[in-house]
Amino acid sequence: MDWSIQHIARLAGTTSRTLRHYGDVGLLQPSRIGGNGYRYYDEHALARLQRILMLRDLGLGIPAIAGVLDGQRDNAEALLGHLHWLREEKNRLDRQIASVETTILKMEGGEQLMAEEMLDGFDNTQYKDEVEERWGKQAYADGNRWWAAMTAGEKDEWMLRQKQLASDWIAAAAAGEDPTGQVAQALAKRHANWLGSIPGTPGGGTGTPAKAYFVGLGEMYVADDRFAANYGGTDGAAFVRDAMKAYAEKYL
Amino acid sequence: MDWSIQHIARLAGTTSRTLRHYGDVGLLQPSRIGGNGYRYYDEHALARLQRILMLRDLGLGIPAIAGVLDGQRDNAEALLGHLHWLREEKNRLDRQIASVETTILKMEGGEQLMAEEMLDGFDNTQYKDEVEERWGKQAYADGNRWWAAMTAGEKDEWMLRQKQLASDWIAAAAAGEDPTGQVAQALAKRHANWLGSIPGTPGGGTGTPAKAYFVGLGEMYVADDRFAANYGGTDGAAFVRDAMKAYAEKYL
DNA sequence: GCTTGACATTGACGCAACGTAAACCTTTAC
DNA sequence: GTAAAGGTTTACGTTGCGTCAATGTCAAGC
Repeated sequence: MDWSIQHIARLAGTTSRTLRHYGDVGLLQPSRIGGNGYRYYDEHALARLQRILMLRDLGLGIPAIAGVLDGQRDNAEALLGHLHWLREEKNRLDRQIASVETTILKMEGGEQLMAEEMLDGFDNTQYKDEVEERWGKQAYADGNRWWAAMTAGEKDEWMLRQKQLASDWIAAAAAGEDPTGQVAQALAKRHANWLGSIPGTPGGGTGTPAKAYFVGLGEMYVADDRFAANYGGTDGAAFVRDAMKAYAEKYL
Repeated sequence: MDWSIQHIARLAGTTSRTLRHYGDVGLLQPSRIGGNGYRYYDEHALARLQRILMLRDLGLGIPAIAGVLDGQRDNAEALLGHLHWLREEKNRLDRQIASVETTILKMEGGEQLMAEEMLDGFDNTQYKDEVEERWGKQAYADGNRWWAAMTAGEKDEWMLRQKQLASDWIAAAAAGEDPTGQVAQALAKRHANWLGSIPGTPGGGTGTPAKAYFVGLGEMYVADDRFAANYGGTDGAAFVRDAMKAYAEKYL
């Protein structure tokens, strides 16, 4: 009573290629080989295969699986050893995750990389046409001028502040706030105050930004993926835009 | 101003083979190649190399590193994507770890292997002298007698129950509980009730274990590494011992 | 000028566990 | 009879280098 390679593979949820591989490395031999070279597996082979796949799912390598199945090694010991290295791997990943997270934070915080990107969005003529089309020539010129006038340090600072505000915006959006509600309007006010305090920007230095500039900026947050990402994606950015627009209509 | 491949490798903390590999795959080209074919790297190449190694330490693959360094991809986006898969990998490991742990528990609970280990501790004369020296002749005799009287199935059950209780003990210890506090004392009570319910043990069958046996068992959890491991190491076992001792003093 | 030792070069194999053709034969179904 | 489905073996691709192997080059000492 035996079955073809394809049949056994489907039964066990694997592929015929894998079975042939296991045969090649001596992990699981067919119970019978036909005169035509076809491999056939019986129920014992199937049982062994199922144990193999179970151990494989636990993350054991082929030599380890062979060791366990052939009883050369103490089963519990092998698994405990494996568990040990699984834990080490996990620790390694934890450290890497922490490193990547802090790296991203540093970048966001202003250490050149992100600033370079921002520069792409403002300074580089690469997007000039696109920006002009979206927000008009004057807006582009204004946006570009004040950004270009800033020193690298100021740009970093600008990005940092942008990030700080962004986290509050994201929190408000996530909390299901109304863009025209108190919380969102308070944030819009802070945002406006900040922009208004930046010399060189339209309205900058007077304490309140130019209305068109403020509204246009909100639109840009949504339209430009690189900005939208800062505000938790398109939805978050749309929330910010709506709040900014409402604020501008009332107070600017 | 440039340096040999070996020199740069040492400066950056890698190997010349790696540098040649990076050259082959187009990740880092030497700044100059001598008439003899020797590779030379200048300060710019070194800077790039250092960024490469940093990204490598974050776990990025060569194509991803190239993408980031050549600015083809958004830096933050690339890192966020990488972060995503790091987290997935970690989740996968977590699941595997859990699977391996329960597999080991099952084996311990019913499939003889761990029982054999336990048997080492109790049944085998290998540790007889040591045990006698630690807990006295009578204690060893008692411990050995009831253990030896159990059937294999009972032994397995005992180990499983032991494991079940252990996880609660570990959790309590990890939570910073007081050994004499409510939580720990409740656990000690469960532990005592369980031991007291096992016929053949000192006090077993009466519902409450013998005081000396109970206290001695707690000591053993600490003294014997094989038991201590079950309770999260020496510290965890000491927590259990203290709780058991306090409970015995009050109620046994 | 020669030897020696350290350092360079370019291949090319090895690893883990199969996926994925390529080229070709068998069995099954219509 | 022929085509579809399934089988075979052979062998390359994957990831990031480690590790020979065979050989050329350079600075230093005799």
